[in-house]
Amino acid sequence: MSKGKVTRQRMIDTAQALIQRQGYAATGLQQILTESGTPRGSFYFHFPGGKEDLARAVIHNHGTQFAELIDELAALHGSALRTTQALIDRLTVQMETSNCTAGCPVTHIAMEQAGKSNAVQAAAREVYEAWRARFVKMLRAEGHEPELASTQARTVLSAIEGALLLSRAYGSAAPLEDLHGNLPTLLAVPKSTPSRKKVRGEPEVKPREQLGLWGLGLQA
Amino acid sequence: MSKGKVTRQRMIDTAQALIQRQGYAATGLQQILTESGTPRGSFYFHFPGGKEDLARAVIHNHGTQFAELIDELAALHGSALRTTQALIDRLTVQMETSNCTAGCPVTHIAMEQAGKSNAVQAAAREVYEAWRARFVKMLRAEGHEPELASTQARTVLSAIEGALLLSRAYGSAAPLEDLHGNLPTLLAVPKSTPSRKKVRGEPEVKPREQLGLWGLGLQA
DNA sequence: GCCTCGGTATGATGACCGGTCTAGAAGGCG
DNA sequence: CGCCTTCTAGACCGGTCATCATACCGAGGC
Repeated sequence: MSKGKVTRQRMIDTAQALIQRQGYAATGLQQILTESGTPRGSFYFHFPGGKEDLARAVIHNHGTQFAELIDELAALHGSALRTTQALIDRLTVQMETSNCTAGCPVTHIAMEQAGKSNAVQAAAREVYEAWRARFVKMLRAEGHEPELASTQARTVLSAIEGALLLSRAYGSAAPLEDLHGNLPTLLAVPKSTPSRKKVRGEPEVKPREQLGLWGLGLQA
Repeated sequence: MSKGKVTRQRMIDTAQALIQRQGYAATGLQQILTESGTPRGSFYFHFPGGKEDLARAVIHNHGTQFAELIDELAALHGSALRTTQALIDRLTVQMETSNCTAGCPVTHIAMEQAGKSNAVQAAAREVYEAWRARFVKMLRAEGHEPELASTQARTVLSAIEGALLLSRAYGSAAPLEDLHGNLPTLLAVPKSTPSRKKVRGEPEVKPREQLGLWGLGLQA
């Protein structure tokens, strides 16, 4: 890795940790530069598009890390239920050791930038889809119908992100613990498939070709 | 209502709508004042503690509105499942008509202020607990064990908040739709109670006496 | 030695931020 | 009318923000 790559990665890592803990807008460039020991000129050299470029890099960086964590746990535990519970355990430990500040940096950025930056939004969406694809893969391997696996996976992802948010607001990991306990029912195969008709056309977000980078072609 | 109360409420309503759409930090005082037609001197008269006082007022305002909506839907639909699905339908419509920007103002504030303002965090926690209490009440009326109802309610709340977040990031209400479809299983009574042992002491957040304001004493 | 390129370094800038302060207006009451 | 209370009004402030421009440095190649 070249010297520049090291500097660039250090900025990304620093920014990610700060955003995870305190949110995007509250993480100013000066703090990132100070804590990563990087001069301002280097920042704009590596991120010519400014803070938005950094945000996208953080989304990509954490997206990869989290996807790898899911893969790792899946290889260890096999079933979707066990894997997801192990994942939530990891997040719970992280939440508690961070004094209930460590949320999901992707979600923090996405929430604060929604409607403001199409590029950031697209990056976050891509990451969420890559994560969801992993849940779908596990559920499908267990015989869940494609449609069911697809909606369950995204519901699990919603629940995890929501629980992280609530844990931060509560100052307690209880929401994550509650989710852990309710996973068996959430991931159960219902007696009948969800009966709700699609009331409106669902502009399902199509994965772009670049999704290959994350692996796992996904059927929406 | 006195003239001042009218002005104050207008500021709260304006702030709430802006925060709902664009987040807390991105909603500056100047914009609130301009859009509500209020002079700066009036702002600090009504909110002597500044922006933080306004944030708490918004949390309280929206907390009440949403609790009333849940009550209304519960009176109409009766069951926890039907009520929650109707609630999600409402949120889905709102999400779509707002071009996928209308999230939950309480969550936006809580997320951006976590670790920064104890007062704001406490206000958000209180609102979440008041909302959760309503789900618990319905589930208990349907025979769910107290412990199960408690965790399910908070998981539902996590899932809803998470789905709102993801819908904003995706630019699509699909996460809300997916959650709607998965609610029957999520709210089902499992064959056996969640088997997870409490690994760590749970510093369960106790509702304060003031919770009476929201009604529904809650057993944690 | 010179040139090029990747990378570093620093100061300046305009916009925006939340907060403070002082003056004044409006309404009610005696 | 005067007094008091509630409320409005707007100018000003210091600080922070992300960005930009310019200069410089070091290494490698010719």
